[in-house]
Amino acid sequence: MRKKLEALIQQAVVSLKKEGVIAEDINVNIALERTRGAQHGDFATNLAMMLAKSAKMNPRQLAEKLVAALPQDSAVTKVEIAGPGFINFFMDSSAQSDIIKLIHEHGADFGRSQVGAGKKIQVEFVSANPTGPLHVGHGRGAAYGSVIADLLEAVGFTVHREYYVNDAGRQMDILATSIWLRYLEECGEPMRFPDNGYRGDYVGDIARDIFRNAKNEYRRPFELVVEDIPQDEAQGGDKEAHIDALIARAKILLGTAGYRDVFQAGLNNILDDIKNDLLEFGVNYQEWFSEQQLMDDGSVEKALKRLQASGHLYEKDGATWFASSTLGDEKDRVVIRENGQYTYFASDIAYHANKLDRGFDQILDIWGADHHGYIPRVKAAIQALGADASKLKVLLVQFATLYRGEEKVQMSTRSGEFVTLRQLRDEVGKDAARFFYVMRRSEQHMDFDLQLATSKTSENPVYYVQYAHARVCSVLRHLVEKNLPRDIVSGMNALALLTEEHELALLSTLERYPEMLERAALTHEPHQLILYLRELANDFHTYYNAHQFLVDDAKVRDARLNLICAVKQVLANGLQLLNINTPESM
RNA sequence: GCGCUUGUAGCUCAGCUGGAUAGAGCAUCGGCCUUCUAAGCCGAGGGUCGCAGGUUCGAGUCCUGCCAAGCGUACCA
Repeated sequence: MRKKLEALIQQAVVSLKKEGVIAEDINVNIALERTRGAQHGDFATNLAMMLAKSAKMNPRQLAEKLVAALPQDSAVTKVEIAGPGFINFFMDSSAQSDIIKLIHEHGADFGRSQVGAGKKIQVEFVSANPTGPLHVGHGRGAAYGSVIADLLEAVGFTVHREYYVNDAGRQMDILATSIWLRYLEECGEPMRFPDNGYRGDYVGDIARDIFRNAKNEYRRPFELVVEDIPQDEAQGGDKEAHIDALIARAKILLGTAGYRDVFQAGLNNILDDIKNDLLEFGVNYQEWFSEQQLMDDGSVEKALKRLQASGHLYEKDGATWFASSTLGDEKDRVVIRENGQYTYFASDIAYHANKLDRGFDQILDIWGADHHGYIPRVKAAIQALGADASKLKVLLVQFATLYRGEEKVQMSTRSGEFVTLRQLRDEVGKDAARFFYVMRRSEQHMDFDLQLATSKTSENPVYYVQYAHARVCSVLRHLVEKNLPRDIVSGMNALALLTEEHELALLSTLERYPEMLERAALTHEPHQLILYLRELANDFHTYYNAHQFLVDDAKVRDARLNLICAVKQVLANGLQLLNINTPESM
């Protein structure tokens, strides 16, 4: 209906251009918006005000000319000029009720479109280091990313969901060493745990696992472990130097194979846990991409060679630098350290080179907002690799500040004091957790009150939407119980009987679904979908309270049933995109 | 210091490419269950849209300055 109206206005503009009222060369961008209140009709455009200046007319005069030039159409019942020069359109309600037929026809596909035209888009999200279980901060990125991906797919993009596994690097070594030390403890070795080690219970769990399978195979005397090792922080030394020395010692004492065993046990265990966690949270991936793989197959080296060849690398102070400052970054960045090791950024360059090589039309990275300073250098890398910086879009998800009632919850992965995603799911359930996370704009700082979210009973807004769906199902059950017949076709022929205010409001909300979906997807704003569903549910609940559906008049009854079934369908379609259940009863 | 993000009702947040009287939930107060589930509905109160300028027919929205909060500013990941 919107598109139809836009076309009509376009025709009016063209004819005014021919008459010379509007200059030929003016680019007319028709802004047609839905009105907020019924007194302004169904649609309104500010076109006359936009063009008034260039046409050298006052807006109301121009509006009159536009209206006069507008072709007749049966769907438009009235056109009004209002306020400073708005043109308001009143649409025929029988034309509006056609949306019910459309929804019935398309079913689960209603709202889906092809604006993405099959373009390949990669969405990388969560990508938390496999050094421990996911916590509630990762949950927001997981929910947000998976809904973005599903939305993009719904509007016609070919979506590749990916998790970048940081299975190389120092943090993983710290984890492996932490596990080994806990293992020594399990063996009965007297042991001092480093200040900078991973302290979570899961570290001990993995250590016990290893001990159960391998017994004392990896046991070494603790005196040898700490022999000539620099002092830890609590002992008056430097914790970083201490842990690095422990890592080096672990590699020596265990040998390459032994160290790899412990390392792999930790990685596999935690990665399996993360995969399982996300699966249960309704998050699916097409690919788990290993950083170590990039190291092993020479991709990092190759990527740096490409930068070298295009003249973006230089040596200074014994390190190799990427001249990112020539491409918009604040300063240049080290890619190979003085000690010959690649920086994290080096493998990230390789990773993005790999993404580019795979031929995605668009690359979407979803990061925690604390990484925002990283964007310019990655964009610089993209350009240095010969691609357009706009190929990459980075979406930031603000970290949620956790509260338990009034009290702020402090979190630190290292100390092991954090609320895990799994704990949250156990407490509030998948549906409420997903709904809560996606409800807010992602770049908005969010106060996440666990007490509120875990209160199963009341104000979880997800129930409100689900309840609307369940209520429709309940009405349909009653229909059967009362042995009332239902004739869908007859109902479709009687849609003109839907003239109540609440019914018209529902029709207009239903009609908005496809354009809302498109916008939510293209602007990467899943909260728009949530807002919409709450509105639709509200319209329905209001209608439910005001009118009986199972009335004696069969035609009215069938028409109303078709309407509420359309509501049920759209609620289901929306909830499905959010990967939230659609209960038939509550 | 510089950069990014944010500042809207008591609280948590919406506000579509600048548009008509700034909205919702929660909380508070007052109504509605012999009718298809009251996890619902109806109503009331509550706002200098951080502050000050500017742009224009028109600014919560755009520009500038200031204030405040969070994050970032590594040869860590």
